This record gives sequence, structure tokens and C-alpha cells, in this order.
Amino acid sequence: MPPARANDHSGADVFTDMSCLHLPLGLPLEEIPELHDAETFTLLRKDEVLFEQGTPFAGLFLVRSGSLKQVSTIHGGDPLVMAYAMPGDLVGLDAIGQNVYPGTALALETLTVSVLSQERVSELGAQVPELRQQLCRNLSQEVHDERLMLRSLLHRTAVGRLAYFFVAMSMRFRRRGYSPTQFRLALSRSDIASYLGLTVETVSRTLAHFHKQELLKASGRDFHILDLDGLIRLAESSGRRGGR
Amino acid sequence: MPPARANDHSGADVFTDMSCLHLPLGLPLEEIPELHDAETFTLLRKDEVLFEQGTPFAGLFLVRSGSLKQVSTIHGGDPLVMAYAMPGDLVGLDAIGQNVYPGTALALETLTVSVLSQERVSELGAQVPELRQQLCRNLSQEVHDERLMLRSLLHRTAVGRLAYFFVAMSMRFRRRGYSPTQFRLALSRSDIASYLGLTVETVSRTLAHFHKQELLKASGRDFHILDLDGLIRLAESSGRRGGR
DNA sequence: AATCGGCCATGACAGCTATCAACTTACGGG
DNA sequence: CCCGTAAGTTGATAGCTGTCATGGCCGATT
Repeated sequence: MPPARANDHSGADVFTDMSCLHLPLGLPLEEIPELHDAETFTLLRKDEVLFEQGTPFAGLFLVRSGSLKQVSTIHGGDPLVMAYAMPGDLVGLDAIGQNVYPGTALALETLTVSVLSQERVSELGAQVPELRQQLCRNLSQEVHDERLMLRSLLHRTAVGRLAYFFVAMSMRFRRRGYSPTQFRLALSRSDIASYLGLTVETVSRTLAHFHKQELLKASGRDFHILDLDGLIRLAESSGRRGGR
Repeated sequence: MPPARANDHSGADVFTDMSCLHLPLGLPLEEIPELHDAETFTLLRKDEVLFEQGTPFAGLFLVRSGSLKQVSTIHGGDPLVMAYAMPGDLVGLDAIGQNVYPGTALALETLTVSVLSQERVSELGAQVPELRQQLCRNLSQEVHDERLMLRSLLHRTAVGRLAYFFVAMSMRFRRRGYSPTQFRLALSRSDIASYLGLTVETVSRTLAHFHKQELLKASGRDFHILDLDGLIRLAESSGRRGGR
């Protein structure tokens, strides 16, 4: 655990580790100068939307502080929590397919982002062609990781899903230079449940179970991982469906 | 609510949108001449592998006849069926992230593919820069669709998952110009189960259920959809997890 | 300070599905 | 033609988890 600090842009090739379980579309492309010295900061308060599902692509956003969730609604059904973005994550990349944002980005708390407008993105893409390629690669990589994660979640029980979730979160925080064992998630239980395909009650019960097993202590939205290896073990083995 | 329009992706129903649920990485990019007059055909018999998980990217493959499945193994766990490719599908695109094939491609029956070697791909990418972009877009699109599908599958019961599966298959066949109500899948029940995160028994029972309801008749690997609308209704509503 | 409402936890119960097991069917080889 | 193995089906059972209902906790508003 590198004793990194809050606004850590060190971006030193973080991707050497297969970036397993990289939930949102976060990229280590913070070397883009435009993202740093930009006075193009935006501030949002809780529950304010950064962009809405279905609106045309307007730009990318780098989370500076706070966090947001991305939710997609199918068909007027329930909105599904698709991703959680924390400081350092780049948001909006998944709009490149349709030139439309596939989900609504909603601030979970006071949030500041720096904006990379569409024009700026195009410019950059033209100026530095390898950037586009790099972006594409990273997107592809992330998205593939997530696909794998989702497929294995399909085969896992609630215990396995939540273990997987916290292991993933732990890795993300570690990568960002924060403590991998103690962190705060702005997501509600309900958000977590939606994200994992469970119900609030099951999430609650499973957290209580983890607590009893001395694996993870949750109080409100603060989490303290006591036995990461135990969680990893659960995440890997605790699937019950379609074993073989 | 914004006047949802072409932004369907979200709003509009997932099924009318053609590209949704496009299980494998199939692209309509058959305009590439190299793919047509290529004498670079390869023939594989059942159970032979086209490429193995973890091997470096060597090229793309266009399925000409037969079909294959792509399976990924995590951690020495059970192999998961990730995708099913039928004639017209382009396979191997998901290797661009890591330059490594993320899964093993296995022929489900006698299979012919035309090969687009890595060099050829690079050449083409250089010659026609918009091709690369197009490819990237399509990949992104597909992968996002699949992400949405997987997330909603997480919230669905066996009935919902299988209904979803067959509706998706129906769409794919329709897109390819085949009958959307009668088709043959080379996938075994076990493959389908793995693909959907269920067990063989549940798949079997659910198919029997569909049969009784006059929704879908399955005999062996031949499927005959009797009530597509009914299946769509099930696919959309038959989720039980995390309602709100 | 009191109240209201959202979030969270917990219990009871029912429904769904994995598991185990037995059986049938399909298919390929001797 | 018979048999052996794999694939598919069906049944019984147990376990997990969704649903419904209750109560506590906390923050926000009055």
C-alpha cells in the first residue's frame, strides 16, 4: 500500500495488474494535460445529474472528488445500478458506441468533476491518434473484465456476490492509493443490491453474516475489511450454480 | 423525461433494437473484401479449438458455416460459456484489449472460418483508419449491450433468463435472414445453463414448462418458438430480484 | 425539542432452484 | 445388432433468497 494521498495523479502504470474487477470505467489516462489544468470544473450536489440516459454524447468527465453512480433503465423497468465512480475515474466513455449516454450519472454526494468536452475529445483524438487507440484498448479491457465478473456473478450466491464486490472495491481503493481495508462507499444498501442483482434484505443479512464471521465490519456506509483473504476465498468458491 | 427517441438503447425495448443481445462479437462488417475472396479458409471439426485462452492475438475469424462457443476459465474454476458464434459472426475482437484471447474458441460442430491475420488487421487499420474506429465503435456497442443484458439477467429468474435467451436468439436469426421462430442451436443444455448461470436441470425443467405453456417447443437442439410475444413478455417481466 | 421520513436491520414465510439420484433417450463403436 | 457412454429428463429434498411485515436508527424539517 503506497502511502499515496488524496489527489494522487501519479497514474504510474496502474494497469500492470490485470485490473481485475474494475467496476466503473476508470482509466489511468490522467496524463492528458487538458484534464489537469482545466478550469472546467463542475460542482454537483447530491442527487443532481451529470448527464441523462439517452442524451447525446457531450463529453467525458473525470471525477475529482465525491462519487457518482450510473444507472440504466430498461423499458420503464427498475433502474439498474451499472457503475460506481470515485475520484480518478473517467466517466462517459461508454457513450462512444451510440454517441449517446447509455445511463444516467447521478451524484451520490457533493461532487466535482473536470469536463472534457466532445470537441476537446475529438481534437485530442485527431492530434494524438494513439490516444484514441489507447482509449479504445482500455475501454475494451475494462469492459471485458466486467463481462467476466458479471458472468461469474450469475453463478454465485449472495455471499459470493458480496464477497466479490468488496474484494473488487478493496482493489480499487488500493490502486488509488487509499486503504484497501477501510473505506466509505456512498452507495446505499439498495444501490449495492441493485448492482449485484440482490434485494436490500439479502444484502443486509449477508453483511450481518460477514460481521459474525469476522470478515467485514460494516457500520452505515463505512466498511472495514477484517479478513481480505477470507473474502477472496469466498468470492472464488462461493458459487452454487452450474458447478459442473 | 426527455423525448426518448433514437436513444433507445435504454428506453426502447431491448429487443426491437437489433444489436441488443448480440451475444458474440458479430459485426456487419462483411464489406471488407479481404474477408470474402479470401482463400484463407480453415476447417475445424467438433471439439477442435480455433484459439486458446491466453494465447497472443493472432487474428480475427469470420464464421462461414457451423458454430462455435467461447469459454473462459477463471482461476482454475469451471469454464464459463461466454459467447456463441454463428455464421456471419466475427470472432476474436475481444482480444484487442490485452492482445490476448480472453477465452478459448471451440467448434461445436464442423466449422469453417475465414481468417484475418493480425498483420492483415493492422494493414487494414492503417489503410482505412475509419475502419478501426468503426470496429471500435461496434465492439463498444456490442459489449455495452451485453453488459446491460447481463445486469438484467442478474435480477431474473430461470424463466426470465431463458425467455431472454431465446428472444435474443430469435433476433439474431432474424437479423441473419433465417427464421426467427425455428432454428437449431449447437449448444448443449449444459452450455446454455453455463451461459445463463443456471444448472442443466433447471434449464430442462424450464423448457418443459415453456412447452406446457405453448411458448416454445424444444426437441433436442431444434427449437420452435410458438409464442414470441409471450416469451418477450416473460423476458421483460419475469425478474424477481431487487424490484426497487 | 419534536416529528417525519428514508435507510437499515431482523424475523417469518413462501417460492425458486441447486443438489442428489434414478431413469430414458440418443448416438457411436465393436 | 448390441452395448456403452454421454446427454437429457424427471422426481424428491434441502437450502438460499425474495417477499412481506415490523421496529430501530438517523438526519432533516418544523
